[in-house]
Amino acid sequence: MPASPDHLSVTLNALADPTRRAILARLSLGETTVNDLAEPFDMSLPAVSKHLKVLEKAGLISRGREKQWRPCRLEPEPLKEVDMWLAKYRAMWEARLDRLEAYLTQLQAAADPPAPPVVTDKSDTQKDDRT
Amino acid sequence: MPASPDHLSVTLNALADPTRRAILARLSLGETTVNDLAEPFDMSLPAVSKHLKVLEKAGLISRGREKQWRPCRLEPEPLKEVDMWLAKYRAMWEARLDRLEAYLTQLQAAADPPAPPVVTDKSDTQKDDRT
DNA sequence: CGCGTACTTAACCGATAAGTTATTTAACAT
DNA sequence: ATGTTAAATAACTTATCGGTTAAGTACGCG
Repeated sequence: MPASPDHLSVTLNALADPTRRAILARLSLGETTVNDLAEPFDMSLPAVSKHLKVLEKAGLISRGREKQWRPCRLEPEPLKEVDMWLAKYRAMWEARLDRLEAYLTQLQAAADPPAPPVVTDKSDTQKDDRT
Repeated sequence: MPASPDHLSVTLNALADPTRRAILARLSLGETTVNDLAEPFDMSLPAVSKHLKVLEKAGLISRGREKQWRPCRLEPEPLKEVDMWLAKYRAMWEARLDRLEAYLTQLQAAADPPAPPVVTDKSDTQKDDRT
């Protein structure tokens, strides 16, 4: 027993493949069949079937039963989990962008000779965060 | 040549491992050394070094040089990419939650004929507004 | 210099992943 | 019954992953 990995890892792993993300993108337009999903890809049907199984195990899709077709449907729940994980870091890339913006503003000010010396407030652009 | 995979796949793959996510979480508290990063894990130093290389190739960390140490720093840019990809689906899970809420409300109303529906809103904890 | 510390690289190994072709199951149509 | 279409499963190949131990590199110091 390989000690079942956490759900988030399973989800991220499922998403870490362009084919599978393309499948999800296609499914975001609506339910469809396996053959229909497979059509745009340059690979065999069983290969697509395997990708679908990976997505299904991650809970990213579900499969119904209608006549001889097994329509796939997008299940966005796990994406929400990913988003919640990401949220913990969102402030960071935003902060970094803010710093970049401040830096650019400062450059702009420096390149503008007659203006008053806009105090280059370094305490606001350099936040060395060591606890 | 395995035809270099897209950056988003590389990033998601790097994130699809609990050890690597733990390393990022640690780095979100501040820069630190490899030995320090490795300390909490029950694996050899080279194993951690490999994980760091995966994270570095995804652009999720950068490494400096200070004396004999190679401090690692979190680089949140790629996380922003993930967020941007996720954004395309955000409306979906929110819509689905809305439907669930409506369904629950309806159940509540049906089960409770005379009283006003005392909505037990468990799903009101998300206030997510990025573009 | 030589030695220790910090870390990386090399070589290897078992497990898993991603693809293939061939076979099988399931549901319908004739 | 037989055949057809839709899809899954089996069996196999090859490559990558995640870990190991052992050796190598880079730096600081006495």
